[in-house]
Amino acid sequence: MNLKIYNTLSKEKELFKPLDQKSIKMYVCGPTVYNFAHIGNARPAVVFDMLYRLLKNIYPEVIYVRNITDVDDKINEAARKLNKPISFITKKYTDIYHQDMTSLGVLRPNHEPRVTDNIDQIISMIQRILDNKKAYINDSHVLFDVTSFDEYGKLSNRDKDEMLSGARVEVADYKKYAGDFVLWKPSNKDEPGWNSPWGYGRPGWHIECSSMVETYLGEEIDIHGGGQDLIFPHHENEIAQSCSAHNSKSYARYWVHNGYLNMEGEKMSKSLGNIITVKELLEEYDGEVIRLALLSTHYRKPINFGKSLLEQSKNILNKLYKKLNSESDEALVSEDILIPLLDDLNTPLAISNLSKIKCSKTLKKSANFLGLLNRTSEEWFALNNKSTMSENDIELLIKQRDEARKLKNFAKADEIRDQLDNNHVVLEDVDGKTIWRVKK
RNA sequence: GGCUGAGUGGCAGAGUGGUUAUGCUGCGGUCUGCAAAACCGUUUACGCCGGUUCAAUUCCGACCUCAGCCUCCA
Repeated sequence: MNLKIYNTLSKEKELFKPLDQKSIKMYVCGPTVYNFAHIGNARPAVVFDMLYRLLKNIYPEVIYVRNITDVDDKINEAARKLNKPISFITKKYTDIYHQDMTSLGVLRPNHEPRVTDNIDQIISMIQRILDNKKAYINDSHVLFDVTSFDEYGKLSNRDKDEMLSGARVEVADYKKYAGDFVLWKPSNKDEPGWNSPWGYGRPGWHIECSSMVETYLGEEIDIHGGGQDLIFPHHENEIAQSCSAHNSKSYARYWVHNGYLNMEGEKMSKSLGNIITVKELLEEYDGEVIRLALLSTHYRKPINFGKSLLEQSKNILNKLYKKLNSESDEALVSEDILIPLLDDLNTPLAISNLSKIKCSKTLKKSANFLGLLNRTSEEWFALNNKSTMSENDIELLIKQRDEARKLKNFAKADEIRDQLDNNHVVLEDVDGKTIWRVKK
């Protein structure tokens, strides 16, 4: 099986050739845990979960690392407001993140390193960059010297000088060159920090990913993923740091980036007040509905998220669940699912092909591969039971209706149907028997 | 201003140099006491303008619109 994947580095769809056929190394930028995950945070998690599942299906081993950023100025601010240590914030939101992702059918990566557990490795890497004369110390900061790295701008297709002409932000005076970025910055006594050769301080934004890739995967990896917004500066800087620390040319062979998520056609932002958290969505929609919604657009395209997409996704799942009648998992994933996925993760095509599958077993197995149809049909339709009636009451009314029907008292029968319908119970008369289902 | 990406029928969304995507919704039909489910049907779409071509939604060029990035946002 050949996987083709779009590589941001070459701007082309490429045949995926692993460094080692036996063990694939993938790293994805994870969350900064200072708040509830919003639906935009969920997109990369779901997209790369899909890639992880696919790779696991092809290769004997996949080592998937997704970091947790638990040192950050936004975390500091949140902790300060509550007058609690940062660990209070980060622990809480890490747990919530895990719960949310589990609800979306996202598998846990093999490693989820935290920045605070890897400070020594980060300091070591910064020291090596300094030793290689690719960084400098100024005003208690350690800064990466962008002019020392010829390849800078290759990933994001930017020219160093052009970038600066468009810069809108004032350049900090401790920078030799406006494009230089911080590897280590000083902390005040009341701020979180660690002792280092350059004084009490904390890591800059980009270095933690470089360090964790090195620690958990090695100097060169197969796939590095994240949102398109990370291409610049985050991933560009990661490449510069890692290659400078290792004196190497290659860091990640395939750069994979997911597109943006808009809410009802608008950018999701605090100022517009249209940020929706995963937790809020889960109160109204099942995790599978949200997962299907996220996978219904190709991962590189912008996704227009909103109520109509969710409702449509729910309808699709309802129809698919109605087709499920087998409990057995003894089937293979359909080629109609695998082939689109192998072509740059074409999940929309794979999803629409689900409806072509006639065999219930194959449908279940194939949908499970996409992280969908994880329940039985009965479980699915019993979920979110909005009915206030007990099963006994429902059965009793059905019995009364059947008697009325036998007597051709259809007015009475329809009255009972309406009564049940008002309580979200739908009746179906099949083969002389009446079955009921909760309306979804 | 620079860079990147996107623009397909009511909606979502594949794909293709000439032949049906598919799904969801709506509508019509078969079925049904009525429904539901299931099945069948549903006027045919590719931002605009040129060019290449026997033929372009698909290739090339310009343009328009939208979104994003341009130093710490997935």
